[in-house]
Amino acid sequence: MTEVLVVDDEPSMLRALHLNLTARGYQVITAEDGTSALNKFGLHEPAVVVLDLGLPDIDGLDVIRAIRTGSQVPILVLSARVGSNDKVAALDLGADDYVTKPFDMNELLARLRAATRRGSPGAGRRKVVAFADVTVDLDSKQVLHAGEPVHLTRTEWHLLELLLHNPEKLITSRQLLIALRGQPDHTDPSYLRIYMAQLRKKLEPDPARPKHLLTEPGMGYRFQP
Amino acid sequence: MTEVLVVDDEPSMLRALHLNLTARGYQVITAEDGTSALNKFGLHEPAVVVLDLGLPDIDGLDVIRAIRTGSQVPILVLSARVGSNDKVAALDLGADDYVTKPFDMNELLARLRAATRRGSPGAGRRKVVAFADVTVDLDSKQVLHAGEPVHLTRTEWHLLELLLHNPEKLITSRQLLIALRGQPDHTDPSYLRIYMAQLRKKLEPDPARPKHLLTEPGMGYRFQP
DNA sequence: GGGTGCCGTGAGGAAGTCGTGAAAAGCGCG
DNA sequence: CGCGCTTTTCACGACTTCCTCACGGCACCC
Repeated sequence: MTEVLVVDDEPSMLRALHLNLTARGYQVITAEDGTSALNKFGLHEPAVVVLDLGLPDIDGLDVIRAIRTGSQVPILVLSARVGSNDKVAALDLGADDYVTKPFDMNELLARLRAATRRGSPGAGRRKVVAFADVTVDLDSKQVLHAGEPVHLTRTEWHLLELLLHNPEKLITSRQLLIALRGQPDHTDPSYLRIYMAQLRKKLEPDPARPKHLLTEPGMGYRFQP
Repeated sequence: MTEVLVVDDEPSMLRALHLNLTARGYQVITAEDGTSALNKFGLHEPAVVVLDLGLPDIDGLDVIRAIRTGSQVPILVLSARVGSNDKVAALDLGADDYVTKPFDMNELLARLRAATRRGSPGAGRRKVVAFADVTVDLDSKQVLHAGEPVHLTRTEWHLLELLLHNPEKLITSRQLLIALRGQPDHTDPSYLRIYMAQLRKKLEPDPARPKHLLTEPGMGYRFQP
């Protein structure tokens, strides 16, 4: 759980950021002026700071200076000032990034990820899906069944990946065929069944009665975690 | 003296950046396409990369991927694309910053300083990887096998480095080829196999039955410590 | 009950991939 | 210019994977 300190004097902006950040799993601490920002920074030691420059009490640049005297925490500056002088000043004082308002929320979140990623290099992203006694590491492409590594062929992996990326969603045979072979039509309808059987044989405890790699008759397939 | 690799296909932009960067005391290496960019990156190991996304040969995002599989060097992306999708993609692939053209040169320089500032503190640590009776010093580029120093050619070393930087992770042949040669060259699929064979011959106790430099048929290769 | 789809499974040949030896093409250097 | 080292290409068995076909089972409908 990553703690992020958000400093902005506009309540609406604060709310919007709070909403989006908590939705992404961040733990959000808010402050509306420089004084409380520095206080809360000292108390919580957040992993990253999002800082608006236009604060009522202290100049935002001074806030950066104050934080940087005692910490290397990533600072992402948010500002309505578009002039390059402000940007240069903020960045040279130790800010890690500078985003001008109005901004795209997705971009801000991406920049936030980039900033935090640098702070904790060991905690790289790792997408792991687990169900029953199977563990699938989508990043390193490794599959463990009952603790033993399982070898999947390219097509088997491709198919499993598609299913795992859309848990509980039904994927039509047509979609799967397009993804696997690029040909939507005129293919042997048993093609998919062979690979589903392979996957079930390798991953399901009882391949005859699958509980996670499900068939939707007449429609397609579905992965149930 | 900080080395910076500047990649852009427009000669005028390249000139402008070269001028401003050398004036600030940087040592500038330039490249006009993805292939030579990756080549020069491997040769010079710059302290920071300025990368335009719109390259003639390879997609800029693939260049980021290739660099990131083997290095944590700061990457500052330069692009004419203003959509947030491109920004998010580039940043999540490992880029450190994203600047849209046209840009203010002073701001770019400030962002460059911010990016290099972060990169420097971690540069001192010594990374050594050991497995079986092999010891690899990633800093001094020395390899010891059963206590005896082993000589690796540039390509062999590059390949080993890529694998060792991503332990247990599967790296696709495509990724490796882009990193080694700059192109996902499909003309000669045996290229990689020769170098894997060389590495195994030099490092594996039993080259015929590799236990650390593993092949994932149809997918790529994996380093198992 | 028989017909009709659709699904699961086994088998086997075609096609592709891997590892290896060997040889041509570059490349740096004296 | 020749020499050694490296990179790159080619060729060939051994092996794996892909894909098609054929057959049996189950559910549903007429």
